[in-house]
Amino acid sequence: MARTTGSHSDITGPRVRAAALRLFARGGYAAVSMRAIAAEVGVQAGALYNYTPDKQSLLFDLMQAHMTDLLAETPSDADRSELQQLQDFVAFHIRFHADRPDEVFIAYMELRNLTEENFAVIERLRRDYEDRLETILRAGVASGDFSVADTKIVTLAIIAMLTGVNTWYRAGGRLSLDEVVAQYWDMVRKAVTA
Amino acid sequence: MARTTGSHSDITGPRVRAAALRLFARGGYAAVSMRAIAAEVGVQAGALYNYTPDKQSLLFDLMQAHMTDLLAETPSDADRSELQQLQDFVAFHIRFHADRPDEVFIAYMELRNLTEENFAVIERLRRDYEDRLETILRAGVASGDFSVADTKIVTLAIIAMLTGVNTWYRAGGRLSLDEVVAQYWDMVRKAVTA
DNA sequence: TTTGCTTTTGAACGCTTGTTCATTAAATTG
DNA sequence: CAATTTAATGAACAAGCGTTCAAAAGCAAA
Repeated sequence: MARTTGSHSDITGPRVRAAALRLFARGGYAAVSMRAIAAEVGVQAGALYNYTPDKQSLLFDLMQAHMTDLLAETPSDADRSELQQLQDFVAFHIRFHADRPDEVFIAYMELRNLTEENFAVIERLRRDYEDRLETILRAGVASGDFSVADTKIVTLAIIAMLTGVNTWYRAGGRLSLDEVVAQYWDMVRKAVTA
Repeated sequence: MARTTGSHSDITGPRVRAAALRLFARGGYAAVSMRAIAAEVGVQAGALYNYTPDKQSLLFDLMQAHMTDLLAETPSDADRSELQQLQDFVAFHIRFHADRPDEVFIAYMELRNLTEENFAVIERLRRDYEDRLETILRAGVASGDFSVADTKIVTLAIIAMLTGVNTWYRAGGRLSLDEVVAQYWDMVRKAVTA
C-alpha cells in the first residue's frame, strides 16, 4: 500500500523539519537516524526524501533558519542611548533563546556536523550577530557610557553568559523570565560601566 | 600475525584514551567509530577491548577523570577574603580549562551520550563544582562584600561566561592568558559588587 | 470513469557499526 | 632453550546506516 490517507505534501514537510529539530536536539545529529525521524512523522524513511535532498540539508536548513530569524529580529534603534540599546539586546537575547531551546541547542552543538561550506555560512551569520553587540559596545565606549578594555572579549563574554540561561531556565520554574532578564541586565550593566 | 613488536600494554592503554579524547572532541562521540580510534592508535579495533569494556566506558572514564581533576584542583582557602577567593576561582577556572580544551569540550557536549547512570555521576560532580563557587558568593553576600540578588543565577552566569573563553582563546593569539584572566576578573568583580 | 499527477511504500543497495573470539606472535619466566 | 603469559590480529556476527527506486495508492481534473 502507499499514501495511507489524503494529500499530505504541505503538511508532511513541516512535520519532517519539526521531528528532525526535536530529535537532533534530544539525541544529537549523528545519533539520530533518518528512520527515527520518519517514525516520529509516521512515515517510511524513503518518504523523507520528498522534503530534503539528504540528512545534512535537514540540519543545515534548521540552523540557517534559526540564525536568519535571530538576525532579523535583533533590535537596533540608533535613536536610543547605548545603555538602552544594550539593555534591549540583553532582554531580546534571553527571550528569543528561551523561546527556542531546541534550535539554540542545535545551533551550538551541531556545528561540527556541518560540511565545510555549510559551516562557513552559519559561522558568518554567528559573527554577524556578535557584531551587532560589539557595535553597541564600541559606540558606548566612544560616548563614555561604557568602560570596557576590550570590546571583543566583552562581546563574547556577554553572549556566553546570556546563552547559558538556556541550560537551566524552564518556564514555570522558580524565576519568571522577567526576573531572569532583570538579574542578567543588572550584571551586564555593572560589568560594562565604571 | 599478532603483536607486531614489543610488549605494549602499559603504553597502549594511555594511547587509547588519548586517541578517544582527541577524536571525540573533534568529531563527537556518536560520529567516531572504534575502528577510527584504533587506527589513530595504530592497532586493530579488537585490541581496544583489552583496555575498555566498551565505547561508552571510554567516554565516561574521560569525563569522570576530568571532573575529578577539576574538583581536586579547585582552590579553596577559607583564610582569604571572599573577594580574593572569587578572584582565585576565576583565575583557576580560566587557566584549568584553557589547558584542557578537548576534555572541556567533551564534558559539555557529550553529556547526552552518557547512559542514565553515568550521566547522574557526572552531573553530580558538575553540581559539586558549581557549589564551590556559590559557597564563595553566599559568604561574600553575608559579609557584605558582594551585592547579588540571587547567588544561584550569578553562579551559573559566571561559570557560563568563564567557560565561554574556551570557544575562542588560543595560545599565542592576540591576548595572553594573563590578560584574559585580568579582563574577566574585572567583569566578574564589577558584576558582583555594588 | 478514466487519465494523470503526487505522495508513500517497501524492498533493496553497499557500507559501516560495536563487539566477540579463535588464532598467532612476541615477551617473560623458569 | 622451553613453557607460559600477554597482547594483538583479522575474520566474523547481526544490526543498523543513508539513500534509491519501481510499484502502488490516493487525489484531482476531464
